[in-house]
Amino acid sequence: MGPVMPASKKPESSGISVSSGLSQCYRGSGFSKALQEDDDLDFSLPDIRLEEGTMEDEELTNLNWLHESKNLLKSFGESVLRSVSPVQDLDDDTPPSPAHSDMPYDARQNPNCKPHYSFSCLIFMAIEDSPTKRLPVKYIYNWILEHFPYFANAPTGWKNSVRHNLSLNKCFKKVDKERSQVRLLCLEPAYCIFFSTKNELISTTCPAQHDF
DNA sequence: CTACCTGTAAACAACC
DNA sequence: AGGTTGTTTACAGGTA
Repeated sequence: MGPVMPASKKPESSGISVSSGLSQCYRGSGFSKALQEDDDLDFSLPDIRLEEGTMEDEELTNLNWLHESKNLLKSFGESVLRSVSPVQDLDDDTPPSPAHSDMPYDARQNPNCKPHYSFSCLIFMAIEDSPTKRLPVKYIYNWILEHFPYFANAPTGWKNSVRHNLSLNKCFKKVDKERSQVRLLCLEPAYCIFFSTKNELISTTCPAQHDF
């Protein structure tokens, strides 16, 4: 897959729209095309722009674009999950998005078809889809397996890729065992999603828990 | 062509 | 001892 942060690299992009983030997130799946073609889809949110100069942290692992909307899945992800979930209601006659007509993917019909989402997107969706906005690694595995049966029969290397992404991408923050135990009622470290702004770690999903 | 992102593999350490 | 998790490095391929 190609670069995913072209907008942030452009000197004229002092702010980044949500749609740009989404288009980057789902570039490979054709969502960017959908966003461009489907005028009925409006994912733009007001006042979600980064201050000029906040993109200083342009590391290879910078995935700030994933978090320009704090409720990414709420605003659009539910339809995304519904479109890819094997547990999708069979009676759901919602017309497929243009993205699907362009690059169809149905986890139920094509369980052996590799999803066109990057591992970063898969991890992000898994964590965002959890009630506590954080998940232990094994639950991230399970979420991916549940929603993308392809990985059930895929070589085990995909788990390595998941762990690789969790370690490499700074926006995935590991919560230590004690805290995850207290707050998540689980006995293992969990990951939540962070993005950095001016060297500050800010949780977009659990603002009351900045003290990790 | 270059820079960058992504996927994959592998090695290694720590832990259970 | 073996499996899992976490980190790091390296490389190939694709895209702007």
